[in-house]
Amino acid sequence: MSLAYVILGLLEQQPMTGYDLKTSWFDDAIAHLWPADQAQIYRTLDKLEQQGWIACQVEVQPDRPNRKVYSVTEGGRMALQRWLHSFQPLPVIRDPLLVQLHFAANLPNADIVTLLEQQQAARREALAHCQAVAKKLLTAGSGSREQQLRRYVVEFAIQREQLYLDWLMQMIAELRSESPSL
Amino acid sequence: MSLAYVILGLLEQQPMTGYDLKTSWFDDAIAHLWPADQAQIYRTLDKLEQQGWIACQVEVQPDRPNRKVYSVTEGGRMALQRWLHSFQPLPVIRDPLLVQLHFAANLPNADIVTLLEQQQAARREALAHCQAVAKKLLTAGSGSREQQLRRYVVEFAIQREQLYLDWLMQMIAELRSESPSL
DNA sequence: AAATTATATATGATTAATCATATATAAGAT
DNA sequence: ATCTTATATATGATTAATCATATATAATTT
Repeated sequence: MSLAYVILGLLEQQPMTGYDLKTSWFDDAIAHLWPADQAQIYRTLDKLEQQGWIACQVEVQPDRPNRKVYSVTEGGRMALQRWLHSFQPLPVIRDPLLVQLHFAANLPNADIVTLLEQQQAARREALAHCQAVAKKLLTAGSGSREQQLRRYVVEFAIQREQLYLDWLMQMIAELRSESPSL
Repeated sequence: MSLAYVILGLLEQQPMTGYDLKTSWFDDAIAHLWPADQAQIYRTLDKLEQQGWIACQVEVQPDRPNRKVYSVTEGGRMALQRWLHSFQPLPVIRDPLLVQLHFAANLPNADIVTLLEQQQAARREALAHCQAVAKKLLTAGSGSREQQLRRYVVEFAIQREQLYLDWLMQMIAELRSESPSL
């Protein structure tokens, strides 16, 4: 489960609570890499603690629920290093739009174009999000190795969205140019 | 669940058994679109039958387990058409390699390059598979609308793999050109 | 005054996908 | 002679992810 390692990586930079992880990382700078739900974050923190890879220090708060600040243990650091050296299988991409197109032969072109334009809109948003993350990484300055690697990663995410958008545009043009009776 | 619609789409072309679906489609011409496990196929067939979207005709076989040949019902056909017109959310891509790179700052370049080369090998295989599917689509001839749409889809899958490979190559070159002490 | 947002953690339920294994037999390969 | 492959379906178990909801209070917005 890579989520566990994302969390280890984030906690290694700075000890944090589940709430912090969610609101300041998974909702934002990490969302393009590994989106995660609040429930899953807390459950993964539990598992990591049970494994001894993170430890928690409770900060008592009078009014609010206590903050459980987690930090990576020595065992956790080792586990993360091991994982960072291990081969990871290619993610499988299951894209419903591609399935729709594969079976779309008896839809009129106009209907297919509608589908494509809806995806286009969604993809533009996704691209914008990636670009926002990239921009933050650039303005954050410091050409550190860390930053550099992260830039490559976001840059790839941007290229991936761009490729999708290019392809959508081309298909739309193609379908529009065909006899509209189709 | 899109798998249900993939199955509807395949059965609409030709009534088939779960076994046929697996061996002649999901293992091959559909694998790049929506890989599916045998267990999941049979369970989805059960669900589709309960919903009344497919119906099964049992062909009794003396030696082997009986063949349950499924075909799409009128209700199923309508459900598929509805789905083919519905907006589908963008698939989320969770790519462990990108996570590794994001947190790889304290690995030596050589180690990162090793990771990248392993992915390169796996991606080359994935590309080869897509190309094989594309080739079959082309040699199958007949510039039918159906074929044309499927070609666009595989073509995109190929471009996606190609983009990944290009990016990997570039990163490898970049990391190799840096001071090897890193 | 009432509703929402922010802070913080937790659990129950469900879905989609994967892995393993079971049953049963015939044909083909080592 | 034994092992594997092909044909065919079925079920149990587990994982990863998502959705909903619960608790509790303060501050802010409408």
